[in-house]
Amino acid sequence: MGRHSCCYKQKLRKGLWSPEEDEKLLRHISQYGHGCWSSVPKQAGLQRCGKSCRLRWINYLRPDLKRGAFSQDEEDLIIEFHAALGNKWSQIAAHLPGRTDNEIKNLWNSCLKKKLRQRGIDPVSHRPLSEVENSDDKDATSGQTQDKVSRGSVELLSQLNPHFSSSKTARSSKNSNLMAPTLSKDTVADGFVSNHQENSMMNSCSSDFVDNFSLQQLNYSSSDSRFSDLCFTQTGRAHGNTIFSDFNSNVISAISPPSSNSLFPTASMGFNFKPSNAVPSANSTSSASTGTADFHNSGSYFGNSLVSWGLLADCGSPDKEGSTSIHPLEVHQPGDFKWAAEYLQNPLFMAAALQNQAQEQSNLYNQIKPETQFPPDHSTPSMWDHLQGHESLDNSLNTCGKDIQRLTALFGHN
DNA sequence: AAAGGACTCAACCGCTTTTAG
DNA sequence: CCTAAAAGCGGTTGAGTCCTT
Repeated sequence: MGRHSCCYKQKLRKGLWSPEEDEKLLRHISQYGHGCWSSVPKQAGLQRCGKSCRLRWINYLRPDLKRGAFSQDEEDLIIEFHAALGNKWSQIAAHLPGRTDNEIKNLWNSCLKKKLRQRGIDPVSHRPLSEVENSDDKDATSGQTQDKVSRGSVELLSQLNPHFSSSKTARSSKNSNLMAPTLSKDTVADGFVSNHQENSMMNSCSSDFVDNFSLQQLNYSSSDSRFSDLCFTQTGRAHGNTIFSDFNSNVISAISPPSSNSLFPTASMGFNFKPSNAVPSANSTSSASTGTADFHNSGSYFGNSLVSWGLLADCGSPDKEGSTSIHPLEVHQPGDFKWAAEYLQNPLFMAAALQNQAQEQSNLYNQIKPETQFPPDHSTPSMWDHLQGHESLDNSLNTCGKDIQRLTALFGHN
């Protein structure tokens, strides 16, 4: 491991973090937020570069991190998301609350790749190894090793939407050749979102379904960051054009029992990534300080129309009397929205909102589900099940509670 | 018990993208 | 619009641990 150039200049520490350093960083960020990372080490009294501090915070100190081994459920999700997104670790991590991109990347490289290979699946293309080997032979003769999945998907998306171009899939030339499933979520979103409106094939799915379903999913999604930016559209087998079924059926059959339900095999997924769901207002911070949770309407785009969806818990600082404090850390600095916004992702803050609306939504969900043509068998966990159950949320809450305890032990009560 | 290979995970590097001035 | 700084990301590495022989 080398040293950052800035570390050379300033003779900064590198390598593993000591508990003292952790405490300094944690204390500093909990008090002031990180603000500009490059100034954090100086302000916190650390002999580290800002980049190192940021990484330490993101990968280790963040209180909303889930620790411990990945569940089978999480592993399946990672595989599914990897099939759709490729090595977009941060994007995959965004859908696994409490997990970091680094953690997921390590798991993939050390474990999941191997598991897939053992099951005869190529971890790069998510196709049967025999098929990949054959295609490699053919490609070798033509001097090309282009990924069939992404190519096929891109072609299909191009058919559906003339605006869709494979050139949009590669974030950088460096990655484009290395990362086989180059179908980025953005491209998928582009293709699906516009097609939802433009393509008559897509219109075969009832507008009622789209409106109701998306609304329900989005309401759920706000409580589960994995789905916070997903919209679902129903294309799939009814049209014989399931974007992901080609490779995911292989993956899922290998990883999960035959009855397993995947999001992909029957329903294509339109990603709709709206960067930030909500930025807390100064007002919201003050209202949260009374110990209540405010809910602000935010919105998510479905197609080109803004779909209003509520349930964004707006949680700020704990109250000064310490009565109903649910926020482990205080937002001291007005305008440090970034800091506060990060904490809005914390499942803990979503819990109250979720509980309030869970019953209502599950009723609505039950009304909608039969129309969706999703497999009726939910005996095995899948992404779909996450929309119904909140086990992972509960886990996150447990983890969160432990983190709070940890922080409380560190700093005592305010 | 010791050696060494395999594995895991935290952290760094270098690059791209985003943001601010 | 341009540029520099900051942030973010994916790939890689090295140290520690575990497992096998």
